[in-house]
Amino acid sequence: MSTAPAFRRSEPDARRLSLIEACARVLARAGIAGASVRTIAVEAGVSPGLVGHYFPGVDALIAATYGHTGARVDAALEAAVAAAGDDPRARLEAFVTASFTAPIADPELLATWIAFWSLVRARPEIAALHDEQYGGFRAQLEALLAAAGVARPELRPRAIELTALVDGLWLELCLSPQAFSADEAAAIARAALARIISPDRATG
Amino acid sequence: MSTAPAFRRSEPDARRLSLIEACARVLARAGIAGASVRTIAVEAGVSPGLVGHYFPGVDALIAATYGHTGARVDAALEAAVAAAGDDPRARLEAFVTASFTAPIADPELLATWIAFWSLVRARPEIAALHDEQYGGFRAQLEALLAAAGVARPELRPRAIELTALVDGLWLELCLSPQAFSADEAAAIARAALARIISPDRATG
DNA sequence: CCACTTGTTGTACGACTGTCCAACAAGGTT
DNA sequence: AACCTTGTTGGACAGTCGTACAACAAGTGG
Repeated sequence: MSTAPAFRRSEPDARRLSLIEACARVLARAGIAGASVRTIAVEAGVSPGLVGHYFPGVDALIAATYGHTGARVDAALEAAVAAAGDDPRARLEAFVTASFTAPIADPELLATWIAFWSLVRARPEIAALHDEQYGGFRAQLEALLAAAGVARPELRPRAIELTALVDGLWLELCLSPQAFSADEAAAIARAALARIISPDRATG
Repeated sequence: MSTAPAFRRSEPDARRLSLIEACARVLARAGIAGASVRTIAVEAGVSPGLVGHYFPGVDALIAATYGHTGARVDAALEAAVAAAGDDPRARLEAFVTASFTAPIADPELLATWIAFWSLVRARPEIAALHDEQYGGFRAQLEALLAAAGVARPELRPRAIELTALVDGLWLELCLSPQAFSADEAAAIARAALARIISPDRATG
């Protein structure tokens, strides 16, 4: 009678990814306060010591989780834009309203995101990740706005505006779901976009 | 030779306030992770045990700090509006741009605010405080928009929009100061406001 | 079947956490 | 001057934190 293996070995990359995903789940559930090495290890079904084997410290794991989560959000936005077809206006609306449907409109994702925000000031590497993430948002928005015929000097301020508006709506939608609905948030974003794209034919 | 007193007694309200202000400073400096009973006590120049004497637990102290900080922000906004005079448009602009000047445009205040956000999901009392705070923002904005002649059915969505826009701009301005300037943020908020108030005379 | 690499475990360590409470003393009253 | 209320201290307590590391074992090449 041979005993079952006490553990399975994994490909380093696969184990790394499973630790990152476990970290994301813990951040979503309990925020930064609950993201301890032991909690994350239990979530990943792994011994606490293994975290130190793949990451220099818990901060590095959290930074890696930011990168991974940011990439997932980027992918969701890109998919929404791609599904909208070729019309520049439709693509813009898709980008600007995607944050109010799954998988982005999720209080747990916001909890993860807030944890990252809370680290921006203290950890330079997280700050760099943040700058890159939001710079990417604005750059993508500038490209979509340009395709929709927005004048060159307007590109930058309008991209900043829409990024901030969507971020603010997403934040409040997830924090106070009863204050307004996801549909309301999407309608507000669309209305703001309409006012930006066609200033002389503004509509509610 | 008489020794100096080892400590001074304070009025309960004064000591309570000094603990709240120390808590706010710690949250600003180190975020929620650094807000321990001992750290706050040292910041207030007081023994650790005293915190438990004034608050049932550290959570209650943080909640009280949210209330106090929120009231300070409200006061700053109110002062900005009052200083703008009687013109409805000027009052709206003052409200909408006040977040990009001192004392609101402050990375340390944002750090405190992020700490509160991180507690909204877990602590119902913090969630209630948050709903009240942001409900107040929107109600004040609705009143200012109504005074500026915005149509009744537009009041709610435009108040939600402007609150979200200002919040998003403030967030990003404090997290990535090099991405855009406070003046730029104010100009963006003013332009959005202009598009809302006079949809047919939109300006950059 | 043995040897070797290395992913994995479990624990020990010092520092920190929140809560609690007996003892102390400051400041006012009698 | 003796007394009393109560703000305040400082440490005990059990628990958790991040890190480090020796020992173990899974899987592979021989």
